[in-house]
Amino acid sequence: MAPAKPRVLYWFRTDLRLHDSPALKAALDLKPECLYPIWCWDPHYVYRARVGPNRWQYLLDCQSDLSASITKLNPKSKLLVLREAPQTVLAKLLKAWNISHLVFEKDTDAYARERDEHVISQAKEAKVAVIVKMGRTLYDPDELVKANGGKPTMSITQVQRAAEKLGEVTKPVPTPESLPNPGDISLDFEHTQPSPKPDFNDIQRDDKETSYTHLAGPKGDFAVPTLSELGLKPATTQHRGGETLALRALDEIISNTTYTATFSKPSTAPTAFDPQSTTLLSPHHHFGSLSVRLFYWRVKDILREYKGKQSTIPTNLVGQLLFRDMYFGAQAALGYSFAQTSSNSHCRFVPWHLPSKVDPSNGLITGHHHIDSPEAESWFDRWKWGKTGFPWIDALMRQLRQEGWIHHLGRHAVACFLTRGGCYIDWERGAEVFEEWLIDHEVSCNSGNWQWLSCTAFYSQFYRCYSPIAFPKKTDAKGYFVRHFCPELKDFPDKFIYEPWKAPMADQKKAGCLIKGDGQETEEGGIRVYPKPMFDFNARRTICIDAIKSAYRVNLYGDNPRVKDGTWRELFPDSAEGPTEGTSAEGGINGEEAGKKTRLKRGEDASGEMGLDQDEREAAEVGGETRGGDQEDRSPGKRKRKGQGTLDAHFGGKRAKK
DNA sequence: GCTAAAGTTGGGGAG
DNA sequence: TCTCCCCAACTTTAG
Repeated sequence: MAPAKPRVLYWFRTDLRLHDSPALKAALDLKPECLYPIWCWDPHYVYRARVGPNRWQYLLDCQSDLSASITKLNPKSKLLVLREAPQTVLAKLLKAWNISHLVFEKDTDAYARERDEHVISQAKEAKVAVIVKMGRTLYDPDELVKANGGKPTMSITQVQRAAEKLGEVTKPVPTPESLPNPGDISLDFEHTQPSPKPDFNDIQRDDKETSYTHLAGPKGDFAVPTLSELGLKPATTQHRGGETLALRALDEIISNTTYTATFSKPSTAPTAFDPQSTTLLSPHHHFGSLSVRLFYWRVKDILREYKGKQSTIPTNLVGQLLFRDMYFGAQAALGYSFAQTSSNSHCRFVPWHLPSKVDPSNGLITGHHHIDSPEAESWFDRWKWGKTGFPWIDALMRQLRQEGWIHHLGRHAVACFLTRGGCYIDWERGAEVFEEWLIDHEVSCNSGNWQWLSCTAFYSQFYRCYSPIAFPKKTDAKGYFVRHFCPELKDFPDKFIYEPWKAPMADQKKAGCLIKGDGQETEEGGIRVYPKPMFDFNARRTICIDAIKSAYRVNLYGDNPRVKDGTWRELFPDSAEGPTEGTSAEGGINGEEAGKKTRLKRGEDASGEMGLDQDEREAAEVGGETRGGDQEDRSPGKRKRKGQGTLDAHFGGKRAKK
């Protein structure tokens, strides 16, 4: 029988704050006799998501700060961290602590939905009421999708139109002034140990992972775990988490009314680092230590009063939040498939190098990839570790690894470089590195931005390509940013700072750094060494743009069966991964892929389609279900071939159906 | 169904 | 130094 007065289990997840928390307000509105503020130490994040020490530290900061704030409101209370999977521990807690209401903030991430559905059904079975409130985004992503005709939000105008239907963003709710006591916190049930395999974070660990040894921590006091319990090295970032710091940072930003009212993302400098040119509030939003609605309304208050010329959506601060909602809306509609190409109905298929391995049992990418080209694999490695030989790219990647944060346009630069504007490597490889290293990593925003930059969704102007030389020069002609993060180059002349390989040997020696090798050596004969560029950027840029053009022409999306069964190869002139002209002209292929290719080649012969020329085959296989009107435009006479000037604009214009 | 314009954030040269 | 315009060229949306 349910107790007369509510006994609430408040489950913190994406909302590590006390201010503007609709879920917490809903819990307190129940006027409960007790409230247990808990956090479940979810093995999904410990083992299955990629998380480096910097983001772990940020999470621990948020938890410690939240716990202290809870104790400030009620000395008998604090954040109770339970080291067990929510799927196993919550049902036991509901019973052990005689809970009547389970309350938490809504999370529309694919994994979270699955987890929460499981937990909700357990709670229902136990006759525990469940209250779920939205508080993570400006709009409930599900509502946004509904207002967008049930479709994923794929552009900012769609978001704005949908938002118009939903009305104004909810005003922040007040911070509670007191909190009820927790009840008895004894744990008289079995502790279920999570399965540590597979462990994607083993590469992060120096020591054994021990955070699950005791349900309430080694001292039995529900304490926030430590990095050493996780077996992790200390964090290297100076960026720290927690609601207290978040609110202070927000105050500082808002107090600069001109900055707030005229902020325009494209004109902020990606080379600024001390201080950075943008707000750096994203990690706070990620952990929920800062409410996006509070930020939104404080910005709106400034805009209402500001008399000078203001920046506008989408480049202003409000626009930045709308983009965040856009990505959440896209993910809410597409689920797991949003974070990958395979089975993603809105992501273009491009035959990148280093494609993901897909688990045939569930269609999800496995976190492992095919090495179709050893050269691309080495490019990827050099990109990740900041040794490409392009100082701008290397400095950014080193800042990312060291500090867990880089400017948004810096992310553009390295993402474009890895995918469509340099290496032609699968955006999923880059997204995995960002997932590992970013302190503000958000599945939806990360996946969405990588699709944007690789021109596979959201954005299609692939001929606009970031140059690793011209782009940083615009805001940092002297190369302060590069000199800071690539200190071996610190004494290079300004003229060569973004292309040091062009410096004469005399200049290299004078600067105390030689440009040679592929990044393996850091010094030679006592002189520092910085790598030679790993390719001719302009040549790669041309190859990539040409290849993307070709992929647009083929016009497959991730959910096309051809993407899954490998027959997409028949639609490309070269039948190969990467921007290749012939079957094995570039990079080389490993045995597995070579075998696949041979099989496909045989299949092609057997199908009799070899009698068709490329145009006819494309028309038959890709455009087969598009409107008949396209036939005319697609005629071989009118259609221009790759490398022969402009494309037939209509050909790729219609969506290839499954 | 068509055309024109817009689309968060390119590069390069002219004035 | 800053702004404007062109370059070459994609999809989507507005009218």
